[in-house]
Amino acid sequence: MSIEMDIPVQAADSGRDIDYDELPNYIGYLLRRAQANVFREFERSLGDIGLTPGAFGLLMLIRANPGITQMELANAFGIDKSTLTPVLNRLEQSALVRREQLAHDRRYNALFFEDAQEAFFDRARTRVRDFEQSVADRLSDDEQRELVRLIGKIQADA
Amino acid sequence: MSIEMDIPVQAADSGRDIDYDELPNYIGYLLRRAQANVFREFERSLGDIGLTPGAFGLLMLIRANPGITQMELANAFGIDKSTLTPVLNRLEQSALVRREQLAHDRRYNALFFEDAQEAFFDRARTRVRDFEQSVADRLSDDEQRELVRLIGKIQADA
DNA sequence: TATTGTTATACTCTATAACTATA
DNA sequence: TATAGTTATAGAGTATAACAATA
Repeated sequence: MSIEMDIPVQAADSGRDIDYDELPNYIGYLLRRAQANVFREFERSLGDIGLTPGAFGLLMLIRANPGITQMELANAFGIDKSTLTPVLNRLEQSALVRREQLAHDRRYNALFFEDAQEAFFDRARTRVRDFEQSVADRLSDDEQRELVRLIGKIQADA
Repeated sequence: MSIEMDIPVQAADSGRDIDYDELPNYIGYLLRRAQANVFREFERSLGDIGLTPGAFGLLMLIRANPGITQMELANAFGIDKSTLTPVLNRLEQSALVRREQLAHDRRYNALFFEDAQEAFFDRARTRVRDFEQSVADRLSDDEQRELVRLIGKIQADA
């Protein structure tokens, strides 16, 4: 089982033939390379909107779930609550999101997407969709569904 | 198109139904989640050998390509030369790898796996293989091949 | 006591730019 | 001038542990 490796970017290769040993068969290695490449592309084509892939995803979740708390959001996104705090600080500073302490239990922050940013969000989402489309276009519809299914299947159950 | 999300680990969910909007359709999001999960599992089951997934991969490449230079290795692994330096420092401190300045062009470091560590490497590789197998076992052989093919296909050409 | 969220801290991974040495 | 490798620096992303506020 062998795959085509993508071409390095740093410098012209001197032409040495690299022996990749078992590495190309390792799922972890494949995922790291694929994720790094896709994120690099995302930043190259969307860097000017000022949102990282993670920040955009969080923003989308907050917008789709008005009043979601920080713990709920962290759990839904698969990160620790302490990882979430600084990202929310940035989103709040950019006036994209606001925190509202719940009156009936003031331990909780309810999170809201700022309606005034709807136009901005819409532009950003269009750009993200275009980007995703450009990636998805490398696969047929069937292949896209299959990839999503297979990636879902390798996730550990716990 | 919908997928099963994996269960959050942090705390029992209060049961709120999260609206994931378009997120589960985004390849970038899927790859991040999958990679984070697989790496977490790697560290949980292999943390005691003292090698991160990246460090193990580099070690495997050095061992398979005795005398490879740092630029060649960085290119082959898809990282910058400046990212490579500290990892090599750690591998050298652990006596797993040594640098040898080339006599005929002293700008280059040739990298060598330390033969004395063959037993250690063998144990580590067995553990990694077992781990990879446990992940791969979630898919049939056909599915494994298909996943590798599809991930390869979505990599940008440059 | 238990939970939410913040803070302090640390570590990995990543890169760019400036630097050293070598050619 | 150009290249290999190191260093300085920065930033994202991640986590654990301790903490304050609240319940």
